[in-house]
Amino acid sequence: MGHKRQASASDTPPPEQAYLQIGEVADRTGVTQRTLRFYEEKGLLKPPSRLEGGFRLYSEDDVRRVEQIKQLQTLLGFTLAEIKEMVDSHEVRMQVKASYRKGAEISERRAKLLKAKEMTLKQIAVIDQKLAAMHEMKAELARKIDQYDAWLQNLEEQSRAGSR
Amino acid sequence: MGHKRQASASDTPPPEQAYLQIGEVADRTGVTQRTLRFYEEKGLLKPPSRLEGGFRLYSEDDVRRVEQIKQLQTLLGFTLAEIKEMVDSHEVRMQVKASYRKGAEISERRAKLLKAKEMTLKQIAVIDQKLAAMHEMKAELARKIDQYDAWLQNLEEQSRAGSR
DNA sequence: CGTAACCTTGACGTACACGTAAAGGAAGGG
DNA sequence: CCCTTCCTTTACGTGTACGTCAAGGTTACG
Repeated sequence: MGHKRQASASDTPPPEQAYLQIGEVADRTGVTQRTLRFYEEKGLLKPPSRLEGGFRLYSEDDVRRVEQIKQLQTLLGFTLAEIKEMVDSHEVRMQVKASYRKGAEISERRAKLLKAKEMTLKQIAVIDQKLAAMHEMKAELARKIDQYDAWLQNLEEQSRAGSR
Repeated sequence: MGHKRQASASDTPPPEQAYLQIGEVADRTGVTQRTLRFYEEKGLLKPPSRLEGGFRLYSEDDVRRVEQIKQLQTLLGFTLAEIKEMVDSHEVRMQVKASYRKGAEISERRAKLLKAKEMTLKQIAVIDQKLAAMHEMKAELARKIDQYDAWLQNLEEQSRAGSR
């Protein structure tokens, strides 16, 4: 049996920046390895670092990104293309952070930040819309439940009348 | 120009149970005619009544159904197969109503009603789950906004310091 | 009765989001 | 060193939800 994860068991435990191979990430996020490679292909995940053998090494940040992508998909119903847009504007954020003390022009950074903020505000607006619609739906369903209960009540009375 | 909708203009206005042709339904619901036929094929819409020529005649109930289907799709992310399940249990409701004074056994009607109620409760549970997740997401996005604002603030100060 | 607008049933095509082999290289235990 | 497990890329397949013709019938106005 070839254990390999948890690298070298009790050999190099101390710093070990908690890098994860694709299988681990798949297990932890619930998506398949194929999906992770697919997201990378589509530009939703930045190409991760690699082991010499060519094995992908993911960070905890990557894991969070995958989870965020799933949320945007299943909760808000965005397509991967739309999610890529958002992810890209998030990337901008990181770039801004990276070039923090570099010579990059301030106005450019400001513009990128403003765009990122705008995207986020849009997402919030979408959420608010969905929240409102879902509350309405819930109310309708609740009315339906009441209706069912009334009918069930009706049946009860009928059966009592029948057995009397 | 061949107007045809609004049947016979000012010829037969009074009772006319407001039956709609497929084009009207498409316009009012925002889905295409193809989609309506597709839903019918898939059992999401009951085969509507027909004009002698074979033209489909939809009721207002059908329109409401289409709208409900779209909601379940886009808001809650159900597949058409899942929606069919729900729709079927809704059909049960109508059957129950129809067989109200017919000889159908009471216990059977009760069972169907209970199943319909159960399905509706499940849908409510799904909504509650989604609502919670979406509130969390919104909170995260709000934190992101704060972060962006802080950075923007920072840039302001930097530029003021630079011009001083 | 022509003709324009609307409809009918096929049947094939498409975009999205992956699934599923196939063939082979790399890592580590025994 | 071998064998198992995990990974790699390449490539074709699949399910969902429709879109898009094509060929032709129906309805109503002029």
